[in-house]
Amino acid sequence: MSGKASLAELQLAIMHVLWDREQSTVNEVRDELAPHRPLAYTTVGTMLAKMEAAGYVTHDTDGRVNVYRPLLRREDVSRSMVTDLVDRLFQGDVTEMMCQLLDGHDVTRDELASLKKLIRSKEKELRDVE
Amino acid sequence: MSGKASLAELQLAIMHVLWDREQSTVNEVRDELAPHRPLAYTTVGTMLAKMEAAGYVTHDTDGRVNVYRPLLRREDVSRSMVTDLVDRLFQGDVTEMMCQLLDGHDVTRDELASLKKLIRSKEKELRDVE
DNA sequence: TGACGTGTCCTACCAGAGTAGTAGACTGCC
DNA sequence: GGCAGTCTACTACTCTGGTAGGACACGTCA
Repeated sequence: MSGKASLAELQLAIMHVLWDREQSTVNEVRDELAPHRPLAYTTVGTMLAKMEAAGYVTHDTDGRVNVYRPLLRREDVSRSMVTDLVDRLFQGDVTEMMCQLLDGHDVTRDELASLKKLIRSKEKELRDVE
Repeated sequence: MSGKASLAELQLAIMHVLWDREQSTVNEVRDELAPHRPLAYTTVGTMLAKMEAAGYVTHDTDGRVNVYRPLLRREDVSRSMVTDLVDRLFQGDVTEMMCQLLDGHDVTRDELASLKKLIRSKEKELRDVE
């Protein structure tokens, strides 16, 4: 049911690693994070354990190392976090959010083009439904 | 720049009250929040004090009551929080975010129309610049 | 066979958000 | 003059996220 899956900073970064690699050991996660965010091995391990307790990930044991897998789906987390922000910032008004997105950033011509395409296909979808 | 103004849940709700009313006493904020979120008077007062310490709001004293005013601008907070989420969720890819918004919500025909208008004006803007 | 490296687990600690109780100052009314 | 109500200031506590140290287990290799 969409779930109130609002992940914090580091948790989200870890999930990204897991989503990209499908599964990872603590060390793999740590290495992946290291360039932007050097962390102690134990920090990553602890976080992963907390995330497992929260039901975000699970693990199997391969020999004596833990191999973690994501339990949440990328799209679900994205959707719920985006929805959450739209609600909190714009009382659920998606158009307002779009305005903010377009006004607050340098959007290229190409991006605008692909957005138009997106909207057109969305319109088509709406038409087909009825 | 842009400031790392990422406000938490309650803080944002309080800012909304302050933005809407321009300025408010503790009691006014509390009353405004009450329907969705009944809180003790002292809770709101404490939060406002913390937010003042963080530089989000300021206050004047009217007689013996504190009248709080927002120091952050609504648009700045929106922009920085939206940017933040786009970065964290989609590595800064605004188009990806748009997809998520359009796919994850029921968008009406009218909304699509106003979005198209928005995009057109944005294109015009781009053209005018060069 | 014992030192070393690598891994997990447990524990601890700090910061910030959120929540609220209590104390003390002040106002106003009977 | 004293009591009730209102307001601020201070204090405290709980949760969660983030960070990491230390103890302990185990495989390996000189």
